Amino acid sequence: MPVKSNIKEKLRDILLGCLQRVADNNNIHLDGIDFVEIDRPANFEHGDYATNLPLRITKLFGNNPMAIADQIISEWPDTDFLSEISVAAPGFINFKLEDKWVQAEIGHIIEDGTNFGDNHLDNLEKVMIEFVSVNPTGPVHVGHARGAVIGSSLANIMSAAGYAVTREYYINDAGNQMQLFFESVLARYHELLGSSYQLPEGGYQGDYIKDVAELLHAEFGESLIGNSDAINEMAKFSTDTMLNAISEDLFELQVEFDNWFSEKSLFGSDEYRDTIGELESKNYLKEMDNALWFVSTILEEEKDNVIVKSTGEPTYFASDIAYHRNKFKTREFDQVIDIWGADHQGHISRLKAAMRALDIDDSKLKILISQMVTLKKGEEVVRASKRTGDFITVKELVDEVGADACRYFFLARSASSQMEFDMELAKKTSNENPVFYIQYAHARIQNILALATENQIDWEQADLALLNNIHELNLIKALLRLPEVIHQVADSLEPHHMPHYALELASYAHAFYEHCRVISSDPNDEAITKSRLRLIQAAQVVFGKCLNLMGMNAPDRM
RNA sequence: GCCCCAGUAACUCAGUGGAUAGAGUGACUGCCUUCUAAGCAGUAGGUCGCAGGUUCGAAUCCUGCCUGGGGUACCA
Repeated sequence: MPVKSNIKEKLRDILLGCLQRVADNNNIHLDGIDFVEIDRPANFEHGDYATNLPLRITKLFGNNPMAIADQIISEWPDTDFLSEISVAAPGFINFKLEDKWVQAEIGHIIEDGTNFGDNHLDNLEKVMIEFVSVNPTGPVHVGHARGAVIGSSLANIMSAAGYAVTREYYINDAGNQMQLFFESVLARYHELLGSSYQLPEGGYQGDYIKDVAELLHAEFGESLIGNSDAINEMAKFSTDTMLNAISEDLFELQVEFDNWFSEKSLFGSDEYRDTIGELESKNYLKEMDNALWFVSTILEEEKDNVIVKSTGEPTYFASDIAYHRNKFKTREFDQVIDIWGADHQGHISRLKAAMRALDIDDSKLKILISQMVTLKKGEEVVRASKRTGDFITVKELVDEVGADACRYFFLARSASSQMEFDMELAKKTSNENPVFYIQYAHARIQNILALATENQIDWEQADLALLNNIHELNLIKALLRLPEVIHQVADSLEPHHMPHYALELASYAHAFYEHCRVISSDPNDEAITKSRLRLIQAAQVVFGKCLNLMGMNAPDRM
């Protein structure tokens, strides 16, 4: 089993123990001790890790922070991984890692291999991450790409963090947008055959509708004209065609799913009926103006919401309640993460209210909003609208910019910030992109390892204590942070920390490369050569893992 | 009107209660006879939107305001 070294966790455990002993000595009762934070100081002179704990408990202890800090470190047990524990004004405790311990960790990284950095939780939690879930009425466009990248990387990272993750795509294959889509396809189909058919009001106009119509013609010939019996087959064919296209485009972006869940299936089974029944029996429903309403105002919502329209059709909200009830009650997920576009933001609060109505703990439903992407081509802002057919698809974006750069850019920004994506800039400066900086570090390492193998150097046994200059130690310490970053991302649901970490790691790797010659022709350097090969083998493990978690390639040469 | 998100270097963005606010790009200076210069080393660049407040300490929390985006459907 991996779990060798989450340094922060180690420090936190020891710190909590010391804190408890100090509290006992002073007859102080500790209740909430969830405020123990271990940070990495900005200034390296303050050590490798630090805590502000003494500053935060002055009131509880009725003492000044420096005195508390002294008491805490006087309780510190013997540890092999620290070389120095010191108190600094106004009340920080700073920790320096022991070089010998740091050097020896290289062996653990190599031993763990692709499992390095994985966390293992005591209880295996079932987590569903639902993302993209674009209506199968058109291709995936740029706005969706951001959620797709965030969702897929978060899934990878949470999986590494020890959760049992299911990646799901919710297919909105019911409702009137689908009807509009079918009508639009039929209109193009008739047009193709020289027959007349009215394109419906607000119908879809993109060229891809014509493509579907042509495929429809290839499949069904002219048999659909005036044949209303064939509408179901036609609908299924059109939907499947779109879903295949969506799936293929997402695959190009390195986005895949474990499960595709059909909205329609909620109506085929009893899920929808049971959901309405449960809301009914708990008195959350009322009839008004021939429609059925969810009385969310009981749950402190601003307004009530229609569940079943006066036409008798369920609203999107209705099936979404049934869908989320299915996630929690039928499939028993411990945690459900939905990744939505900013235009669905207003839906959060009422869906959570619906969960409470069904006696589901709504804190287990986490909704991440991926903010708007403004797509630019130079100075020109590209508006995306499916209905007018004027949009940049994911496919176009990936073809132009490349999946790796695309993923990196979407991933590096926090989901809650709106962002600009300038395609011309991304293309033009692609050689200077951070993504290449990271991949280049990996490629350089691979190149040295390949050369060492070619030269038949055996670096299995090496004296790691030789790795004692600043560049070597910085690099190893950076490698050892991967488990912390994985933990941080899974905990905060903020995958953007991963690319930032990767960039910092690459910076240490390049500095090492520049200052530390690995393969030397001087026979006197044999020992350090082996040690450094050992180091970069560990680095290769971490770069590979990191890029893999982000869904990016780790090229051997560039 | 109300709700959500954002405003940090010339540009794109990190940092969300701690120590001297960071990175990439762009600008400027150096560095290739040795494992890839898609690199390294350095310089310049800041009223953290504005104004109050909270405390030992605020870019970070609270209040108000300004600016930009999104939402506020018997659309999804």
